Amino acid sequence: MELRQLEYFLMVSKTNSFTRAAERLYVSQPAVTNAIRSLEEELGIQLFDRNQKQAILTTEGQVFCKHVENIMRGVSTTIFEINELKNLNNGVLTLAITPIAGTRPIPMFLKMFKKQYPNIKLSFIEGNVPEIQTLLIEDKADLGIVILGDNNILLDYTRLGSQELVVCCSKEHCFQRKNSIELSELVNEPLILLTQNCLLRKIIIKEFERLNTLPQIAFESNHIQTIKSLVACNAGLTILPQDLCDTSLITIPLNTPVMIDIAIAIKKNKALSHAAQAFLDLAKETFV
Amino acid sequence: MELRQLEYFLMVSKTNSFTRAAERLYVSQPAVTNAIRSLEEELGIQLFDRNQKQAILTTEGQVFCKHVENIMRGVSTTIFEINELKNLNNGVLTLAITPIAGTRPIPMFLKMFKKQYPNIKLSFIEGNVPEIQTLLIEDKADLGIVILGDNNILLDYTRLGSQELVVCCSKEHCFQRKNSIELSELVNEPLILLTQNCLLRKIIIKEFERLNTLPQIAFESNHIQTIKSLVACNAGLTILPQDLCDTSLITIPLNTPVMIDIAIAIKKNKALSHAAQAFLDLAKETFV
DNA sequence: TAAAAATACTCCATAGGTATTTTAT
DNA sequence: ATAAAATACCTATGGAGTATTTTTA
Repeated sequence: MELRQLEYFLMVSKTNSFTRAAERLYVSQPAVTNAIRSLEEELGIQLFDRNQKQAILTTEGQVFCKHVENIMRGVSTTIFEINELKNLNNGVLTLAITPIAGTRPIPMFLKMFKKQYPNIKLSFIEGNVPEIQTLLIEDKADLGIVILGDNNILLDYTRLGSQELVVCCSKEHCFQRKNSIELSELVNEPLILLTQNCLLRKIIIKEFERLNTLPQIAFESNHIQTIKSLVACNAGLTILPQDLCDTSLITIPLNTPVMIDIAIAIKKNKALSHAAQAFLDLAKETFV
Repeated sequence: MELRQLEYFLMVSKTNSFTRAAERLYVSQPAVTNAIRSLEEELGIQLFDRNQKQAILTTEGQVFCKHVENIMRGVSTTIFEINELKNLNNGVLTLAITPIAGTRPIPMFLKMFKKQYPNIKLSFIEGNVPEIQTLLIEDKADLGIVILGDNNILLDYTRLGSQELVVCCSKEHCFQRKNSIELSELVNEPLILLTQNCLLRKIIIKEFERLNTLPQIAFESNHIQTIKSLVACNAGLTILPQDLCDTSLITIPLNTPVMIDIAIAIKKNKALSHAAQAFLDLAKETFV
């Protein structure tokens, strides 16, 4: 059984004529005859009564016809859906995003993408960078938005831009008047950082290690908001990307700035869906 | 797009391997590769990520897969249904039957057929012989059970058997003691017959014409039961097939018997469904 | 006689095979 | 080095065409 035969069959049943079906299908009449005959042989039933004047469905042909209409409807909707995907008129794009990377340009970019491709649904998964990398490798997400620095060999990274890390303290803290600060000045200050395996924490620790010191970690949390609240009530200091700080905190730039790089991560050799490709293209265009 | 390609596609998506799919499909690996490649080209999307170790569906391949599963399910049920028809495990057989032909052997035969083919649904249309012939010609019924005598050139007839026509009168009628009767004795009696275009009426009229007479028709009706009731209350006589008479009436055989032939009528050149063929075969076997 | 379907045949596109190469682990 | 997929090339099946015959209304 072939789709071609089913197509011919439906046309014959619609026109009640092999000759007219052939005309409408732009093939020769014997081609239609052959297709129907081989179909009848394969099924072991006669599909049409050939009465010289017209070919009409047998009782069993009518039963078959109902099924074939269903199959061909399925084929049509399949092709339609695939074209919709290609034309970016639908589809789901799963983004794994780390809150640390959610600095202002990113939400703005997502808004821009949504405006340009309103029919692509964006689905978000939040997590820290290692979690996101695992999601990408396991094909649980199409694209990840991460901080560079702990790159996985199975992933490709497209750098979008940088963010400066700044020291945050409460409005009551003695540092509040400072216009800038040295990292070394923080060594004896209680710090509030992200938990162990978060990349931002690793980056910060590494900066301290470069000075052959280690910071004092007073608290740790997975949640940016928790950290900011703790800082606000003067439980310690933290270091965050510039854009994540709000007016509830005092932000002090470092004398020797430390930058983090935001990037899109994709599994290597993964065929991107049209939606994912469109996302990547627009990101490159926007952030170059 | 071809069913073969879809079949290969599903097998690759199931095994996550072109090679293993080829093995399971009993074709060579390049055959699978070609089928998938041409499918991808035609659709304009990549269906699988080939990672050397395994071929896994892309996001768009997953969307396609859902549709293909639906299509192939449709194909399977189609083939299943057709085989059920062939194995006489389902199907509807539409019988056009004239009540006049419904003499005892016919219901008994229908019961036998139902016992042998319990999964074939019998659908009945009642009508007089000309109506049935029209139904058959217009493909509104598969088979007709009719009286022979007014044969239509577009139909084929298979004679099943005969029934003797007998005179019926009420228990109060003066003929009630007769053991037999001549048709000519009925000439001055009021007759109750079927309406104009019913074949049984024509046959009876023809018998009278053979004696160069015409009967007196007191009443006419389409319904056997009405006629019998009228006869029972002594409104006149009628002539019916032996088996249609019941104990409420006196039946008197004719001296020179008149027979009607019961037959199955089928449209000429019509391809019979397996169910119809089975019906015809059993009928021939039973009534020979 | 005319119109429709079936048949006979020819041609070529392509599915599928074998052998081999490429590729990524 | 290995295993999987891609490629190259060959063969043959069968789909489609043209021309013709058969069929029945």
